[in-house]
Amino acid sequence: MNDTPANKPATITPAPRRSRRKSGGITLRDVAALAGVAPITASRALNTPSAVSEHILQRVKEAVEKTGYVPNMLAGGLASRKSRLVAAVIPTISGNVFLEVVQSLTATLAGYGYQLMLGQSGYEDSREDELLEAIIGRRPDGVVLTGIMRSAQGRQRLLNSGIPVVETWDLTDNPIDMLIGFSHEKVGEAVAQYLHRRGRRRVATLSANDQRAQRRMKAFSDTAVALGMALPGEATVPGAMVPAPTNVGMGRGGLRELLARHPDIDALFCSSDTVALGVLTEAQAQGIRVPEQLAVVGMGDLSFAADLYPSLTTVRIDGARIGALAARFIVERSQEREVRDGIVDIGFSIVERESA
Amino acid sequence: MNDTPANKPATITPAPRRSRRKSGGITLRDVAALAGVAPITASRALNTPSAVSEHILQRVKEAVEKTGYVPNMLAGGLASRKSRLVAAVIPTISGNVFLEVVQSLTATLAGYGYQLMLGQSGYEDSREDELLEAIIGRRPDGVVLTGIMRSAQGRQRLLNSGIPVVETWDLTDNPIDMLIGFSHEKVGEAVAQYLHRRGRRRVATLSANDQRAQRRMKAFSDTAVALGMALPGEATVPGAMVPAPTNVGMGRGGLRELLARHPDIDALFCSSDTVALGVLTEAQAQGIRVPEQLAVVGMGDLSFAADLYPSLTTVRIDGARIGALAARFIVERSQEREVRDGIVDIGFSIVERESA
DNA sequence: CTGAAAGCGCTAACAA
DNA sequence: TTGTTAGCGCTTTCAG
Repeated sequence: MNDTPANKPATITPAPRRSRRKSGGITLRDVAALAGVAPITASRALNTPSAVSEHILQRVKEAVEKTGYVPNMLAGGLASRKSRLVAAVIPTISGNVFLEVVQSLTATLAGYGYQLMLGQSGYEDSREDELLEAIIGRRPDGVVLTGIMRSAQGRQRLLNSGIPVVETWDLTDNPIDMLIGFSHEKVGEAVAQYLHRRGRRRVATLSANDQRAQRRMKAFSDTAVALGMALPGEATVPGAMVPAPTNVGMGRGGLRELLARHPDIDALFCSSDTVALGVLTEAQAQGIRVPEQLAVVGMGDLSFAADLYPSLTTVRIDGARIGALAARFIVERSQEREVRDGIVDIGFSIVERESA
Repeated sequence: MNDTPANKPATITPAPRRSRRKSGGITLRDVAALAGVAPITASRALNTPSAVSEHILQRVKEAVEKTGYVPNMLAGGLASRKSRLVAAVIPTISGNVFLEVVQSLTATLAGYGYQLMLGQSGYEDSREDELLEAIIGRRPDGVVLTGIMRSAQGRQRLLNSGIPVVETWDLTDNPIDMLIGFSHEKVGEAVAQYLHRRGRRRVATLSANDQRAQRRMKAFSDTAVALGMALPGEATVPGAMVPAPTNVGMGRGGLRELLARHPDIDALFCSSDTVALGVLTEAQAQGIRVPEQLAVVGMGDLSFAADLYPSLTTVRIDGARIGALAARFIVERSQEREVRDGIVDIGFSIVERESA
């Protein structure tokens, strides 16, 4: 047995193993080195140029140009707790109803240097929880809930997350946080009154089966009954229902169904312009004159509404304003300390055109 | 002078200052502590459950439940270089043309645990570079370019970034990476041939001024001329042009303009279903019978096309398939090492309905 | 199967 | 104005 320890190193100090996770990408470090400054200085040059001398600013900019550096927002967001990401949740993009909101949200946010992450919840609550987890996991600087019905559990999770939330497309009594919407009940009332003023006395509804649409229809029906636009003694007005999201075919089928049951209706309030387009189409196919025999009112003032024949009387919601306001709320909230609550009723207007 | 050093601490060791960036949030560390394991073990329990004993898996799950822990994907993405984010760039969401793609992209990605970030480039190239920077900065696992015309500079930046790119809605000769599209030229040809078979001999076009639409129209026109559907000696077919994105009003105005110049046309190829709807509407308003006097062909097979009166003959593109394929490409690419290129011609079909 | 150590790329806090 | 230091919360690498 030989006990010479010759084979054993005298000290245990291992050779410092080299970094095993080289990225290959250009980092702020590289830019800083090239500019001959500390990384934090380069960071300042990019994020708060005013806090850096003109001379250094120039050198950093050159270095960025030369290297093609693009800041890693994951790293930046992790360190600063500002992701500059905003999540939007909509039932579905294919309904067209929320397009204007999403469009203006994206555009306005981009102007502030924020990006939009899109989540579709569907009209059922089932996938919502999964979606919420994915959203919260990204630590967005804000969440915009667009026309969505949240579970109590979902509300709670959002609250717990501490992320600013803007609820839109509705007015509720106890918003999570900020709120930009309008009263669906008032819409229903206003349309009923409008049709009453126009002399209609046998009104009906054609509605999607989503919550908000039904609230509009309920208010419409109640007001119509009160105004004497229903059959004597009836507590509601004739109506047909179709699944959300709606399409043109549902409008056509809905009108057929309604006419089969109530051939004598003289006005129809549709829960969306898409459905209304279907109604106009079916009326044309059947030779029913609009508005002489049947007045039609839509909802949403989608881009085609003004150009139909006859042009469509409808309820206009300023989706672009909703989007822009929501974006501003979130950006301001994430930049200021102030916890100013925002609750905005953006209202609606009845756009009077030929169909009613 | 008293030089007793009593007021001075004997050693310079400062009290270890407490962390000045407490988050307040629950982290993996908290979960691990509660479960009595190391953070990395908790991480494994969540990401690769099969690499962890049943016993520990259970405890970690309980801890997650108890704490309401939601993983921070910014941190995870930074460490693992996998953001599980995919960026989509579309000209505008309000055109309706790309809705189906975005819809299926979002849904398919969600199924894999990925989210979609939406960027609108507009139809001009100006804002594109800004947008690219924002996108690359998020280090997405993939970028889907939908119907967009990229600048050479943009192409280069994307290439340099090393991010997988799927170009869609077109077939080009030298794709950046993956490609899912169809031939706009073949669409134009096919529609011309279709109208020729149907006996039309005085065709015209009504097109948006975007690149792809114009390529369809060019091929349509060339084929029509070759088939003898133009005035003798003319190298093109009558046409009107409107700005993208199109709307129904443009279809109405376009038809008026065309008829003023060429009252005798008997068929019209529109660059979008939206325009075609405007054409049908204007025809109805003017008492022009479709298809007897004027055949109308749209493009896109939007959801309303089948339900118009007359129903709209159009060119169908399977947008849902484009979205699903793009999502799969990116997810596979980001999970496997394989650099299998994907180029798919998804083709198109002419949906024969009443309007032509 | 489990853990310790070492970052990912950036910025907040403090110090000069 | 500039720099030093110490993380943000997670996962990779390497070692049991």
